[in-house]
Amino acid sequence: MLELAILGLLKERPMHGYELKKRLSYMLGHFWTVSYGSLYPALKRLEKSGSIERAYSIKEKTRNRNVFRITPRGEKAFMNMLGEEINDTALADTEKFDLRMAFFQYLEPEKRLHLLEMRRNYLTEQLAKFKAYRSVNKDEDLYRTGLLKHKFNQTKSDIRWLDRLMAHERETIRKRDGAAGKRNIEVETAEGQVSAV
Amino acid sequence: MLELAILGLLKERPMHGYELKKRLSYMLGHFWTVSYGSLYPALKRLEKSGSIERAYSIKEKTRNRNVFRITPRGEKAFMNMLGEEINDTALADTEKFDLRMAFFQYLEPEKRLHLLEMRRNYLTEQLAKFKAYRSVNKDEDLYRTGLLKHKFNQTKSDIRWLDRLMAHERETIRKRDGAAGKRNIEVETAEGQVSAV
DNA sequence: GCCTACATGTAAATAGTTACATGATTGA
DNA sequence: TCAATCATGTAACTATTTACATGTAGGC
Repeated sequence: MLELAILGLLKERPMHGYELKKRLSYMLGHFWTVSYGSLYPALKRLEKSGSIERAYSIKEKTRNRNVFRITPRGEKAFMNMLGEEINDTALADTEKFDLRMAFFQYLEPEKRLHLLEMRRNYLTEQLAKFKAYRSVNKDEDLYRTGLLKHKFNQTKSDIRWLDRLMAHERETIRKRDGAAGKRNIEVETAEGQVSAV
Repeated sequence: MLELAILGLLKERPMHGYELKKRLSYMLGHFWTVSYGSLYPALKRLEKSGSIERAYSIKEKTRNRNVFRITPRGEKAFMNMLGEEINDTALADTEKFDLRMAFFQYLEPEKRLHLLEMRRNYLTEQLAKFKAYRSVNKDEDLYRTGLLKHKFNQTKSDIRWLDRLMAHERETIRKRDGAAGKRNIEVETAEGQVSAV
């Protein structure tokens, strides 16, 4: 989880540990934070595995910084983690899923759509379970009931949001394929039989 | 966290591990789940520390169950954990806070109000930080922006919900004190000077 | 008779946090 | 000059999951 976040941020530009921590807090802090005690060892691990490397190039090292940049190996590792076939835990864990979403720009529309659908299904199942539980168990304490109701509504809001995102992905795919089809026809008209791109 | 949940559930009635796990999943599963690998060792710890004890009384043990009940010592431990002076992590960690709320019935209105206020302040601060960040950093990726916006709105919805709960607690306190005041006056009229309850 | 759900547990791994330790740089 | 923030790191601890291991009871 942490390594995915680090690689994703270093993909944008080289940074040192302290800067990474700040950016993680500001950017993702609304759903996830890290401590130095976990950040620095992670950087060490990533360097050891060759996913990142030191980059002092830009007259750095005046201040006692260790600036890191992502390597081609790291780019691959990042894409693997990001596109990885998703399991139950990754779907159930909101923070994990959100972190993935924070780097959605790096995935193809199909992959994004697939992940969004999986998450939507998971949340819908949760709602169904909740409803089933509620219909059996009516005598629950008021605070607990209120809490679950609030969670229930937030989950419904999550699903509506996912629906909007999914519609957007479908539109992206439709447009792209429409344009490709059109291009093909034009090419065909001009040069005869040409296989699709 | 887990121990608080176990004690809170056993306060209602004795249960065995398997049953606890099911109830935890159904009741709190929408924001928190546990595995057996963490549940059973926790039960062992709680038994060892004298917070829970085996209760085979009701012709159990036909099936291979270990039914536990909470002890007076456990009740105390539970109340300590629940009412404990809250630190930053407990405020920031939504799951932790939600778990506390699931057992709000066992706290006095003042304590509930205090916890709700602390949480409200924390969330409000988060929103302010987010706004500050947004105003500086405009060039962010679309998916990330969308994600943070959604989180932002959910946090606002959380705050509105907390406000409703706080109003309810204030009303509870007002009613109670009003009634107490009235009672005192009546007592005074009938029997002369009597100190407040 | 066999499959599903019931029921308990352990060992190893995972993914962190907390507390500590140290020192440099900058601005008021 | 002194406080705040920048900057890096380690050791010990915490809380948990995953994978494994084992066996029982009830229903079809």
